[in-house]
Amino acid sequence: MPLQASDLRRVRIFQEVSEEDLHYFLSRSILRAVEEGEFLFFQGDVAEFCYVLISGKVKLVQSTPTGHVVNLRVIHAWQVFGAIGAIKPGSVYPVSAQAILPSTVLAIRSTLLNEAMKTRPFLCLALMQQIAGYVHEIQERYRESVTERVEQRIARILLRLAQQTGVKTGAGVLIELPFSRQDLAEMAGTTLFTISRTFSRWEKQGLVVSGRKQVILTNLHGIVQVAEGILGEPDEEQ
Amino acid sequence: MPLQASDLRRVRIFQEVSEEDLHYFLSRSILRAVEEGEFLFFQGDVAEFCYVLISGKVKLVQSTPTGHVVNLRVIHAWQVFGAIGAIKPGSVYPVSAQAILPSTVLAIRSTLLNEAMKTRPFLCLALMQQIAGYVHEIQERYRESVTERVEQRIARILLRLAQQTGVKTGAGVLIELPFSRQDLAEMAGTTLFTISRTFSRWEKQGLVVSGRKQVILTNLHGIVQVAEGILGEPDEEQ
DNA sequence: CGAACAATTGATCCTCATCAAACCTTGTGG
DNA sequence: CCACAAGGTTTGATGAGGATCAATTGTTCG
Repeated sequence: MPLQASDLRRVRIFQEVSEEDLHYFLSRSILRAVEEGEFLFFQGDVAEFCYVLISGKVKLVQSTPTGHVVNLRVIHAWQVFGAIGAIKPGSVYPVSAQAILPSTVLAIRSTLLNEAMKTRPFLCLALMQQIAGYVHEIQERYRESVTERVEQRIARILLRLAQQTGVKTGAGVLIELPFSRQDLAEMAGTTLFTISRTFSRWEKQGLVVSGRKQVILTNLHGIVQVAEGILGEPDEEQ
Repeated sequence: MPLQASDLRRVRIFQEVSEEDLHYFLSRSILRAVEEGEFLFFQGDVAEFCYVLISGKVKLVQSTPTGHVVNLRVIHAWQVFGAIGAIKPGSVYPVSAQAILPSTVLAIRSTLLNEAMKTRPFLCLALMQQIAGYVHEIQERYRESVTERVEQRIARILLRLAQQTGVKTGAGVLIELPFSRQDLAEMAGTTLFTISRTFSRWEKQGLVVSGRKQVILTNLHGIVQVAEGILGEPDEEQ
């Protein structure tokens, strides 16, 4: 089915926009399908477009010269990403965007949004609020990466994912994104080996059931305790 | 001397504001002096004011329940900080602000700025650009904290400081802020011991001259190489 | 069924935090 | 002017947490 203007109401920054503006944006934007693994843009590219994710999942990553990859954010449906060009025309994306599922996106020309914001303060404020929320999250993650041990950070990542896309099942909260150990490692700032080991341990403790590319949190409260550092090192067990 | 409206032109987000707006802001704001070590606000406080630093230096830090302190940012004169309340009325500061020198600040009521932005898109856009720049920096630091070793991160911190407040002298670039080893450790996400050790090593290698609460970068190029990971571990030297 | 990929597990090593102790400044009061 | 205190700094010894590498074991798909 084609994308309706009314669908765009699900996008937070478009909630207060006029009906005709909505049509305006929609008529001038490009609906684009991307395959799993495909990149929408690379860090360093000029930010000609900003995007609304319509369906699927996208991750924002940074990669270093040495080959390390850091996952900064996972984008869910109806979220905006890559808006840096709309904020400051001519700037470049600070991250790369890669689809982790077959996805569709609405590509809005940055200049279009930028112009629109110049005469629609509420649009501008709405985007700023989004960014502020993101600042908050990345600050937290920075602090965690510096002060907390890996185990805690993994727990926090799981909790965030559960909150964002968790599905309650009989056995617990299921995180059903296609996240390999590698993906999780990139989110927590560790290696897939450590993720694997940690999951093995947690599985013995009855905190999670981990399968291929999915995880079920069977004891949410326990995970929270790990995240808080209360359930630290299980010196002796069994 | 009293603060002139024209002085506020040095604040980036006020560059394009009308003269009368400037007077409006100034007349309704409070000029406040704080001593070294004094806090302007704590994380978790309701963000009733946002601030412009007029003179001195302020640091933004987060502290954890376990007592770890993370330094997120150092504020220099004419920079805005604590603007979260202007973006979203009623929200709380995500960080604490502490003066690291005797300072004076202009406290602007958040609601005042928020209202102003609703009718002055350029003001809104200017603030958003500031925030975007900050997002960029914190993302970089996050990536660094996850992928790079301490030595590199310390080098990067020094380079940032040099760029922000470095003074060229005969011997090299002087960073003259009153930064103890503890402060630097909080910025780089390490301990004062490691900072001390690193400086000792660098001093032997002729990269820096470190004194009490100050550093001179005598070989900027060398520091850059360390930051890039090129000048890694000097296995054998001499 | 085999190929390709994901996950596990073990052995090893290295970086860095931690704790303890000594050392060096700067300022204060006799 | 010296003595002493207080805070910043250095250095050493030690250990723990994870990264790294290699080898093995599932799992999915053509």
